[in-house]
This record gives sequence, structure tokens and C-alpha cells, in this order.
Amino acid sequence: MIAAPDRTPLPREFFDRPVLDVAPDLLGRILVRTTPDGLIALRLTEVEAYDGPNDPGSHAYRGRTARNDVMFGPPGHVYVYFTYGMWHCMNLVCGPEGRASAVLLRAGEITEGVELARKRRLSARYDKELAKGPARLATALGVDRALDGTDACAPEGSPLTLLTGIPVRPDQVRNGPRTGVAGDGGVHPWRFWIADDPTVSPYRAHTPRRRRT
DNA sequence: CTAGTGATTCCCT
DNA sequence: GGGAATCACTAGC
Repeated sequence: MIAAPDRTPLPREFFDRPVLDVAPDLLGRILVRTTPDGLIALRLTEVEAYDGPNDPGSHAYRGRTARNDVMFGPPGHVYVYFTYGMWHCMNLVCGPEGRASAVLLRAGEITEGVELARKRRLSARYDKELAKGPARLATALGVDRALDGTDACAPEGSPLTLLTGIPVRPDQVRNGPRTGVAGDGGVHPWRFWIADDPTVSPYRAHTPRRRRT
């Protein structure tokens, strides 16, 4: 007998902690995305922490800009950025307001609304690939810059809600270097995932691009 | 399975 | 100007 996930929204205090405490605690939580098309629930299986002021890998490292403004705001809100000319990725803002720390949502398991997620992710061969990677996750949920700044501590039925779900036991949490982060930022072992979960994205070290001729 | 590369646009320097 | 918290596709083992 498996316990049903707790559908209570996480309170804002959950996010108002150091980002390295929040990040592993997000594993096993349920992110609900509601649109006119329907509802998708995603169980988080992989995340990465970014600690604004001290972290060369963070978008906030070089200070506040129009793009990263939400990172400097109150915890519990979503920071969405556009990258590589094609993709969106989503983060949850953590820590005290103004510290600009956040957790990148890297992968998850679609637990409700698989049919809707497949419509948004036509290239996915298997259900476990629907949200295997940060841009795939955002695509499956229908998340783009229009949701930048959305409050995730909102009742179910709002555009985004993070539910209590079922926290992962500490002995099931793994951590290692962050993926795709350039320069010195990659050295921090601030990527967290659930051991042996099939929806966790494959590790890729950052590969510098050759300039176009 | 791993490694290499083109796609495509926003943002900061 | 040029890099970017990536993906999809291909070749080869």
C-alpha cells in the first residue's frame, strides 16, 4: 500500500530558507500546472541550486537586470528564462528576499495529465522522457516567460502550485556537479536527484561552442 | 551507450 | 558581438 501524495500547497516559509536546504527537500514534491487545456502534475526528481551572490553559475551573479529581476524578489515565486534561442527553463526563488537564490527544476515524472504533456512534447518516445531535462520539463508544462514571477504558493487551480507530495527519504537523495554550467560555476555539487529514478536527465558536462566562421 | 553539431533569439558587455 | 543553466538528431561503437 502506497501513501497518497499530500495535496496541501507548500507554505511560503518552505522557500524562505537557504537554497541548499530547499533544493533536496523539493524532490518528491508535486508541481501542478493548470491551463484552460487541463491539468498536469509533475513529481520532481532532479533539481539544481543556484546561490546568487556567491555563485558564478547563477544568472544573478553579475547583479540585478531586467531578465533576472524576479530572483531578487520574494521566495516561492517562479523565475523563467529563455535560453539557446529556443527553450525555456523554470526556477523556484528561495532564501531571504534579495539574496537572489533559486532552484532550477531539471526533471520530473508526469503523474497526471500525461496525454496533455504528450501533445506538447511530440518528439518524446517514452513517457519517462516527457520532462527529462529542464527545457523539456518547461515545454511539457506549457511554461514560458509569460509565467515569470508567478506565485507557486497559490491554491490548486492557479496557474502553478507546488504541493507537499511525498518527501524523499534522505538516503534516496544523490548529489553531484551541476550540468551545463560554464566556467568555475560547475564545481559545486549542487545538483540533487532521486537515486535510480528513470526520469533523471543524463549528466552532461558543459561543452564550449566553437565560433561560427 | 557516448560524442559531436546545428538550430535559433534574447540579453549583457 | 557572441555566449547561453538545451534539445534533437546523427554517426559510430
